Parts: sequence; structure tokens; C-alpha cells
Amino acid sequence: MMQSIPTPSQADHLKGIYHLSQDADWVSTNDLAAHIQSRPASVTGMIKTLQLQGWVAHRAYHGVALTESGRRWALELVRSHRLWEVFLCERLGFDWHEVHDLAEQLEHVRGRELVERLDRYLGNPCWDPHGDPIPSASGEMPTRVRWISAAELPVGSRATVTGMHTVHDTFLRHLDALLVRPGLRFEVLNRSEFDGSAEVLYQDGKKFIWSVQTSENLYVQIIE
Amino acid sequence: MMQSIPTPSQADHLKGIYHLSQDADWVSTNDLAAHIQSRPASVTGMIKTLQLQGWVAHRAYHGVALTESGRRWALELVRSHRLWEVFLCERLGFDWHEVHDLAEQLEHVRGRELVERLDRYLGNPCWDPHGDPIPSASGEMPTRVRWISAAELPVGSRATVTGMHTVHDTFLRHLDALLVRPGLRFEVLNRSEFDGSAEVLYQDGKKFIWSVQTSENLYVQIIE
DNA sequence: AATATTATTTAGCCTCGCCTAAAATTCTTA
DNA sequence: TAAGAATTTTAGGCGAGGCTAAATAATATT
Repeated sequence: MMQSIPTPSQADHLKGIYHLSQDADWVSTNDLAAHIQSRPASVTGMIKTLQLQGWVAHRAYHGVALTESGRRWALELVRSHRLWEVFLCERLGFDWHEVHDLAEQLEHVRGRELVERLDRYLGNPCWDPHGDPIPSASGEMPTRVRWISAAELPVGSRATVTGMHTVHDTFLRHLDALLVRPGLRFEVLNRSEFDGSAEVLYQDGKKFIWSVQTSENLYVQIIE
Repeated sequence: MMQSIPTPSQADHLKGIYHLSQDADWVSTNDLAAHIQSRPASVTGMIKTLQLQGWVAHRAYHGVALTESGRRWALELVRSHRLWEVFLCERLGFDWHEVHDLAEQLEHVRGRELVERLDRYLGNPCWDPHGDPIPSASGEMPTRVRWISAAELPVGSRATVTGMHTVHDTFLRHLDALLVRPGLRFEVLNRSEFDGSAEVLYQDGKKFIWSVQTSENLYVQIIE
């Protein structure tokens, strides 16, 4: 029962738990279901399987957390996913916001050597096209200055987009419409007291309104 | 019911029917089951589904054949499979006999544009690393001099290995042990009356014995 | 032509992953 | 602190895709 490898569905759950674990120690059934587009009852069922495999610890009615071996699997999946995204963008010429779904499928391809060879072929990249870090084969994340969301920026400050929190297709398309992409430099001109939306001036002179949901999901680095 | 896309399992069946169709007009349940490592009863079940989708025609107790739309799917799968094999060998540096299982997974990744971009990226190759033809996007096969199996060669003739019939892992490993690969030049020194095995001299001076099963699965081109 | 052999299909069962509805538990708030 | 609200788990069911064993049809043999 130990030693097995996660099925695609199990992998999706592990990866979801991994991502949500960055906000809280114990991940709730509801949040996980929302994150992977499933239902709470289905998640509970899968968690039982994952627990039998030794990949998660489950405190009934309280939440789920990855064990050390679960974390290793999750990191391997994240690594595979992000390397494929680099391949799709840099080699095949896809746009950075088109690649998530394809990488979601490619990350499940299993075979000794595949990911390591891909990594070497791509030049051992540290960041994916969305600006997210790619863990090394041994599971270490490249370090970077602390994540700040655009919603935390004071009015008047200038910053660069370095990454984004969610990678759902709708969000990526939304950003595309706003002409937002990693590397964009901008200034916060104003923020509404009413709904938190921010008026933003891009370096090229264009002005856009970012909703509070948009700002919260954008990571930035302040320009001094 | 029409217009849908085959699941991985359905795709495997379609591809199997396609390959076996090269030997006979109607493919038998038993042969297909053996070819895709399944059971006759399971194949019958899947054939019913494929028939509902309009991808195969089934004459009960007589066999199954692809419809035009089934053939299109099969060719698309073959194309995707062989392009990924080229990628794995030429870009990632895998050996030609290691890539079949990985390509078997990669071929199922679906997404608009993916295969076309991969094709362009690889330089629109016509032949995969096993020497098999890669169909074009519109489903045409590159043409080549007629396939001849090594078992048809008269004693004394010299030839080059251009491809192989089966791509089962055991066969590929067997060939590896015999140092056989596409491009190998050799001469048939002798053929046993008893079991059909052939004594073969390679260009580099090495001598091997090829069983009749080995010879039958090797395609060659005669050197005048 | 009748029977034995082989191939194929049907019948019935299983697991996995998903669902909804109902029950159980925890959290919130009056 | 007790009732109501929200969350989570359990119970029960479904479809896809696989299996074995039994029944049926086709083929080969005498």
C-alpha cells in the first residue's frame, strides 16, 4: 500500500492541499473542493484514500495536512507543472496565459528521467512564465523577496508585477484584458474607499481600474 | 453523441484497430485484445461505445473496422505519438527504444494547437525514431519504398534496417541486445531450414543470429 | 452432416472517482 | 449556554471501464 504513485485525481488533491497550505496549517474540505472544482463529499472520500497511502494527515471536522511524503509528491507535481509551462511558452511559443490547462495534463505524465531531462533541456529555470518559483529536484524553492499583493500597496507607490496567486483560466483572461503580465511596471494613483478598487497607471501611459479581487491576486515588488 | 473526443481508453482501442487494419480489413476482437493488453470481453464492450460514437463499424462475430471519422482520430493519435517520440529522442536525448511508453501517455494530452506547434518546433519531421512515418495534419502518410521484412531477404543479400513492426518494450529491448537499430547495415549469411533463424553479419563485422520472429518484425531496404 | 474446437458476446461483478441528500459535528451568536 | 448556522462526514447511487465465467456463433474435423 505504501510505495505507490498517485493517480491523476489523487495528484490534483495533493497539489491543492499543498497550495492551500501556504495560507493555513490545516486545509478545510470546503476550500479544497472549491479549489479543485469538486465537492466537499468527494474530497472527504479522496482524503481517506490519501491517508491510507500515508500522504496526508486528517483530523475529522478540522482539516487535512500533507505528511512529509505527501509534500514531496506535491512538490514534484508543482515542479513538473511549471517546467512544462516554461516549455510551452519558451519553446512552443504559447502565450503565458494559455498554458495552464495543458501543463495540468502534462504534469501527470510519469516516467523515470522525463522531468529531469526536461529541466536540463530548458536550462534549469527557477521561475515559470507566471513568475512562480520552480522547486528543484530535491524539493527546494528558489528564494525571493517576500510576496506582496497589489492590494497592500499604498496609494502613490510604484511596483512591478512578479507573479499571481490564482491561475484559473478566467483570472488569466481577465488579466490579459487588463494588459497585465509579469514584468509590468505601474503606479497606484488612487484607491476607492467604497470597494477597494484601484486606479492604476502603467508605464506606457495607459490607465486601468483594478478591482480589489484583482489586486489581491497579483504579487508585486515595490520599486524604490 | 457525435462531436465528442475519445477518452484515453477509447483512443487506445482506435489506434489498435488502425494498426491491425494494415494486415486485414476486419480486425478480430481477440487480436485487438492481445494488441492493447486487454481481454476480448472488455474489447467487445468498448467497441459498442465506439460504434455509438460513429468511430467504428462492427459486424458481430466478424470483426471491427474504422469509419472515416475513426480513421481520422487514429491518424491524429499516431501523429501525436510519433511527434512526441521525435521530441523525446532528438530534444531530450532519450534512446529510441525508451520512448514508447512516455509517448503513449503524451499522445493523450489534448489542446488546440499543441500538436501543430510541436510539429513546427521539431521541423515537420516525416519519420519517427523507429523509422515509422508521421502522418501530416491532414492525415497523409509520407510515401516510401515498399516495406520488406528481414524474413523475406534471400541468403546473401545486404540490406539496411528502416523500421520495425511491433514496438513492444520486450521487442525493443531484444533488439537493443542484438545491437539492432534503424540504419544498421547487414548481410544475411545463412538461414536455418529448421527454424528459419538467420545468421547475420553486421557492417562492423559482428555476427548475430536473428530468430524468425525477430526477422519478421524488422523492416529493411535492400542495398543493390 | 454432425460434432468438436475456437472465437465472440452476454451476464454479472468489481473498483474508482464522482455525485446528492441526510446525518453529525463544530462554530456563532443571542 | 443553548439554538441556529455553517461545515464536514456518512450513506447510498451512478457511470466508465475493467474482469471472469457462461452462453452462443462460426469454423474445422471426421
